[in-house]
Amino acid sequence: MAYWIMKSEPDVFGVDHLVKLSGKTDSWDGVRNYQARNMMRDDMKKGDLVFFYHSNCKEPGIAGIMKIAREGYVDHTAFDPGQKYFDPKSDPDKPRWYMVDVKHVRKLKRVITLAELKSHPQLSDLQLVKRGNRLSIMPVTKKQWDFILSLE
DNA sequence: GCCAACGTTGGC
DNA sequence: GCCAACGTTGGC
Repeated sequence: MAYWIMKSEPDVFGVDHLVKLSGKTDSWDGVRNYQARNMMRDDMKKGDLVFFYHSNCKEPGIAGIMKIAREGYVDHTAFDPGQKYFDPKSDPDKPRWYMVDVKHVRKLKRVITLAELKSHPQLSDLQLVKRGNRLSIMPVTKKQWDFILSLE
C-alpha cells in the first residue's frame, strides 16, 4: 500500500466538503498536470491512504485523511465546454486527463501546518516542503506518513 | 496583493 | 529542439 498527499483549496473543496458527503465517494477531478495525472492513472491503488492538504488559504496544512476508493479513470470534465475544467485538447477517443475517487477516512485532530512540517528535519525530503513545489499530488513514504501522524 | 517558481505554449 | 513569453500556483 502506498501513501500520498493531495492538495485542494478549502474555499473550493476542503476536508469538510468531503465529510458532508458522509461516506460517499468523491471524484478528484480537474487535475491538469501531467505528473499528477500519471500518478493517478498509473500508481494510485484502491485502499491507498492520502493526506488531505489545504492549500492557498489562511492556514495551509494537512487537515484530514482519505483513501483511494477507485483507481484512475478518464476525467470526463475535460470534454464539456461548459465545465470549468474543459480542455479542448482532450479527445474522448484519446483522453488526456484522469482522476481517481476518494473517500473520507477522518479529520486530523488539528491541522498540521506547512510551517510545522517545514520545521522538522525528518521531513526535509518531503516534496511538499520543498521550495517552489507546485505539484498537487505527491507520494509520501511510510516513514514520513508515520512521522507526520505522530505530530497530531 | 505581491511575486517567485514552475509548467506549457508556440515561434523560429 | 530551443527558449522567451505567458499563465498559474500558492506561500507569505
